[in-house]
Amino acid sequence: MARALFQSQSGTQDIFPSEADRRRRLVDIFAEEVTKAGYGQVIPPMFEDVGVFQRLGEASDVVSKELYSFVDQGGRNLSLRPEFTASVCRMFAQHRPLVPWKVWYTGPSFRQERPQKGRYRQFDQIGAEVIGTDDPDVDIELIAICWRFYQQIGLKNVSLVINSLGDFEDRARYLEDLQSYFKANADQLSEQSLKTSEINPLRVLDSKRPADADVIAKAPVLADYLGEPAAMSFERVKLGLTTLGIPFEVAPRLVRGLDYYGRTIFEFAATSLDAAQNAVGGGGRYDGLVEALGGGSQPGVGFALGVDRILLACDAEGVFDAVDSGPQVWVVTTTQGTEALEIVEELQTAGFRAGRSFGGRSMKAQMKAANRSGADIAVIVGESEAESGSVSIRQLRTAPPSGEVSSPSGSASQQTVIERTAMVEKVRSLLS
RNA sequence: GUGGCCGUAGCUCAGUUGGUUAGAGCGCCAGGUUGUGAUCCUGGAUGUCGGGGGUUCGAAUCCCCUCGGUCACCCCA
Repeated sequence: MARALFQSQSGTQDIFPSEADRRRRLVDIFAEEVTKAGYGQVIPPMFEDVGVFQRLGEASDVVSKELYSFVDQGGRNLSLRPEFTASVCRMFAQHRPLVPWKVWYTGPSFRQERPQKGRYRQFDQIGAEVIGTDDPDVDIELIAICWRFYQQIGLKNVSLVINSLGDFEDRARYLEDLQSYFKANADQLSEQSLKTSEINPLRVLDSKRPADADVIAKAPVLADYLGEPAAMSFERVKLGLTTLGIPFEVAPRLVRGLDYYGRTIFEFAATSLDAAQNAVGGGGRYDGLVEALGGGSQPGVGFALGVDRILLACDAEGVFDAVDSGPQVWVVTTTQGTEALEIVEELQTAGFRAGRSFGGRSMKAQMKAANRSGADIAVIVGESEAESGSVSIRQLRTAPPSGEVSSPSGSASQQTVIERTAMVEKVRSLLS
């Protein structure tokens, strides 16, 4: 056998039919939820001017080292999107739709980092954004959509944590104190965190290094710096979640990777997955991003859920299994005529999933294929059926009686000969 | 991006201190049944041992590089 000349690129996946079906169902369920909530789908391009994504914050790893950038033949500096939010905001700034603009999306995003299970260089996300209102009820609505979606697919072990990053001025005051705190305790910080503290002190807070744990635990808390508007907004979010019966935990040290967030942020973790890659969704408010892209002063809020990780979590919980979408009927013919073409067409037109073999294989080989296909019924046309205008209908789900002799008589309990014109009705009744 | 572990047939894996032509189970194909799927029996095809280079009389086995996977970190979905 020949050897494959190429293989898929690191961190990309080849997805086969049953898994692809499952993904499509997942997206369908999500689409249903967001549509009920009045969100319209948008399909932005997969690449943008690199500047669109640089607005996410030069200090974030997503921008500084994980961007898939390239120069096209026209000399344009482009990047594959690392997420959708920036593209959606660019889209808003360019077209200025009426606010509040409520949209959802699905598709692949790209990040150049070392792959491992649940973390890929090309990965699928589903998400939603609302641009044009700072009403915290929208934050609640978005979280509720996520929550309902997880429930719809049967995921149980999902925990929600929330925090408020405050408004820009709040955060500026906090960052100043935090930075000087880290500076004062530099000797107790890991080298890496010390470096991070100079670029973006917020992110030191979610360092997983044990060495940092103590310093982080005693660090000033953002909640103490919230101004009146941010604090009220956050209170409203907590009230709303409680009202809707959505369990949550306030995590004072929760921060998010991208620099644009402010006020409410939230994260969903699948507790049945290993901690390193257990984030199955997250989002929050970004009140400066649209403006940074020239869209005017418009607040925004949104979330993204990771399709790959949600499916991994489903596997861990044994929920949302792949469903069988194989053929219901298999057509077997040994004539050299056009019966297979006609019968398959007739069955498919009548709404059945119908398959057949190709290549003029023996009846035995075709019956094996029928069995393997998972079909419930085989429709058989040999010479005698072809001459008499009939078909043999054979039920496949039961084992054939031992010693059954091949015979066109149809005497066996699970095989009968009927007029071809009665085939569709017979198949329908057998399948119901 | 940094570090650890791993890579033998379509799949799961065996292969002794380097030693003839690299194996098993499952799966696949064909026949036993020239018109019939489970099971059973018989036979068959797989592979540059991830790729490249080196050491050696001789490499799946040892060394280097590289590609891919996986785990941890960084970070995130």
